[in-house]
Amino acid sequence: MRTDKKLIEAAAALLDSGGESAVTLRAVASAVGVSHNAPYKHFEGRSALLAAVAIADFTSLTAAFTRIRGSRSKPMRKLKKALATFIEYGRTYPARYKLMFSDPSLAPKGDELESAAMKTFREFAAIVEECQTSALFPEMENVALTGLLFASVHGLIDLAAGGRMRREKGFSSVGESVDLLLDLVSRGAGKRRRGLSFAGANK
Amino acid sequence: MRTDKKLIEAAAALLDSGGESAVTLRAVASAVGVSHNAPYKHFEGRSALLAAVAIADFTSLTAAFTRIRGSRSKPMRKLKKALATFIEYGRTYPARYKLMFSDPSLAPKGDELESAAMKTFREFAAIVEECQTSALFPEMENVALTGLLFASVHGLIDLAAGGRMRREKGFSSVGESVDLLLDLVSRGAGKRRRGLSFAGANK
DNA sequence: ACCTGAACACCGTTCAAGT
DNA sequence: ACCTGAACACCGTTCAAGT
Repeated sequence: MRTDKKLIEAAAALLDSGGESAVTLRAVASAVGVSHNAPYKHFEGRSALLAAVAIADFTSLTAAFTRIRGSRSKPMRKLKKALATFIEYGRTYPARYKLMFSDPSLAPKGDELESAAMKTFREFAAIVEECQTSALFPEMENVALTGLLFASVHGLIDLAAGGRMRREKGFSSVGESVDLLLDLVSRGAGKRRRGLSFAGANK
Repeated sequence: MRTDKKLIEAAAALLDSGGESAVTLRAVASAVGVSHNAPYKHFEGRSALLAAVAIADFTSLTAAFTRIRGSRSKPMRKLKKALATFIEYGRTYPARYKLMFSDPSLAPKGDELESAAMKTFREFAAIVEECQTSALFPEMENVALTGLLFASVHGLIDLAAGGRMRREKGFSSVGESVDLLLDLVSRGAGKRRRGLSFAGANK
């Protein structure tokens, strides 16, 4: 396996096991079995390596969304499946999730990261559009509704990842809050549509 | 002025000017004019100092919400004022905002931070409750609706702070997205209520 | 009580040198 | 092309010592 791939995987593993602060170039290099500055031969620096991890994860998230969109399920079920995938990813890999969606130092990292993130967003937008076309969701600019949904779910995942979710704050779980959100959004549509709780979308 | 207060203010200033990574204990100490480890006489360590900054900001945010709630405005106007304050804070002090709501290393920082955050949340919840009582918002568990609103707005602010807001992603601005959200939530209420766009709530 | 200075074990990054 | 080892300028944190 190529060294650069190995570095990316080692960085991802360190993110999962110890959070972002555990990802030192020296630890990554040592995990791969090269000298402490060999990573500089493959990446511009620590931040570029982290960006590469984020790009790889955006790519696989996009693939998951594409698979869901191509399935035979109904639009709302596709959306719930996509959101369940998204939430599960944030819950399982909080450090990588934060890297992708919430790390300010990674934002100005240029074209490749930006375009990988955009592909993920567009795939999600296409699923939302199917819900709108089926009149399950309000008729409004698709990109505005998608952006709001995406940001809301991100907020729920991010607060959960940061340990800000407490029962006293009204979050019994991210999934239930998303259910509530989808219900509220659906009420704005002409045709009402109930059933299929979010909690069951993944079973 | 007491040294501990000075340290907190210096840390906040460094957060504003250079982000979290700029807040080194040595830089903070130097800004205050003490030796590089004098901070340890006032705080357990870097993380405790950052927590103190967050606590101070939660306290002033709570005060702002309390002021708004006590004003003579109508419920929906109060909510929009509170949200405008919240958004403006996130936009002006992104690093401090992220510290409060999105830093995983600060979450397990114990009672004082937690209770300061809870007071802020409860004040916000009380404003949401006024909207529900006035039938502007759906009848449902206040804490669930508040949690969802709070998380959604947080997601919008956080994505904006992280540079993930692009016109192509459907966010023309945080304020407009919040307007859309409030509109969607209001549609779930028995009584419909239009007018008072968010953009104008602050003027 | 509060502070200082030296010291330790880390970092990211650079650079000259090796194969 | 790819890697290594030494070096530099930082960190957070600890500790003994000063007032």
